Amino acid sequence: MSLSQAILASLVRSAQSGYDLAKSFDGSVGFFWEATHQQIYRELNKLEDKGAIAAQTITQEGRPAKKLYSLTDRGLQQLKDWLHQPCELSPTKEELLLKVFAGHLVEPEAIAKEIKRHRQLHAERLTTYRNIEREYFSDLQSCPKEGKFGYLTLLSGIKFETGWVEWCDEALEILSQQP
Amino acid sequence: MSLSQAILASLVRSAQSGYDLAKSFDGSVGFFWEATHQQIYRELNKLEDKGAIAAQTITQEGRPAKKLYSLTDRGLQQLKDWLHQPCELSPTKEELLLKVFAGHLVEPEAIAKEIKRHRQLHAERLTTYRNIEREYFSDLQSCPKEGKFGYLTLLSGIKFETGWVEWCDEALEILSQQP
DNA sequence: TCTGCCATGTAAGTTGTTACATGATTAT
DNA sequence: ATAATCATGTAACAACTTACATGGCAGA
Repeated sequence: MSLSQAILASLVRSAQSGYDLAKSFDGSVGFFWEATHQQIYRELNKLEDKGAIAAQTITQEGRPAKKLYSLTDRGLQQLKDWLHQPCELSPTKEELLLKVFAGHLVEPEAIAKEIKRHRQLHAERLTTYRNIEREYFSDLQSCPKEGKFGYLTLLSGIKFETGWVEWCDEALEILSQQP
Repeated sequence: MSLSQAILASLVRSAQSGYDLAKSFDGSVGFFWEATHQQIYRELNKLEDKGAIAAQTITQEGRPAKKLYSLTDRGLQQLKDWLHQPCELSPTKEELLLKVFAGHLVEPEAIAKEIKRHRQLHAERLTTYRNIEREYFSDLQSCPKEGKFGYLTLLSGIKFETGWVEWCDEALEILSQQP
């Protein structure tokens, strides 16, 4: 359900093709709402059927034609309505924690190895976020109102990746005590 | 896919019925892998077909009969194999962040209200986790190896709920600056 | 009497995943 | 040559959600 809202929210900023959206779901919106290109194409068709978005076919030289989607008034209204509705806490699904939970069944090194790998991955994401912060939000005051909201989502990303790295270190520390 | 592992991991600790599992997915495992009773019943059937678990029907007085499921050797081996495989970062889906991202489209109060609600919900979870910590993990040294792994998952819960509460406060602070 | 718990499931619909398919361009 | 990128999709399957269905017992 929220995939449609994620797409609408992306299209508010600029008109985009399915391909563009799939790309931008690798950054920005994608940091807190992931989706594959197949999901996006299917959802775009549905949104177009409902009249929330409209397509403009753009023929290009040396490249396949693309459909540039933009928000209709109806789509914008739908997005605003959704913003006024309360939402639940998002369901948690953390495979790593599931492994840790059952970790006593195997040698401690197996779990430690996996935690180290994840520490690395989270540290990389944190670096990505810090770079975005430096590039786009070094001067928060100068940002328009739109920027402030984007910054808040970035802040949460930084907080959670920092938390993950800390947790991995603590977990490795505790696991290393007495074998 | 991991739902099956979550069920197997639960059954390691004790034999349980579908109903029991649905309950225990409200606590412990459920804190990082949520599932409804419908998902669980279906998955139990699949796992039984594959021979990973075995059922024992228990007739009760004044209550419907229940099927007590327990791990087979095969199921235990399957779980151990899975523990040795690396896993990806879990995909993020945070509806609240999606709302914040598009928050510039509506009055700031609408978003602030929702952030406050979520602050409350996260604070409640944090209290739950702290209570579990006090009840079961006040003396970590006395815990068996199994307990240490459970404690690590609890630690992560505490860290992330603390992070959420902090983020909500920061976000509300930033949103309240200059309207 | 009504709510909630115990205990199990079915059915329909929506999402999400994985694999397949096409075809030109650009970089190595 | 080969791989990767641009750009679009279809199809089959797996997972998840929501609603419906049953029926007895315990407590307010």
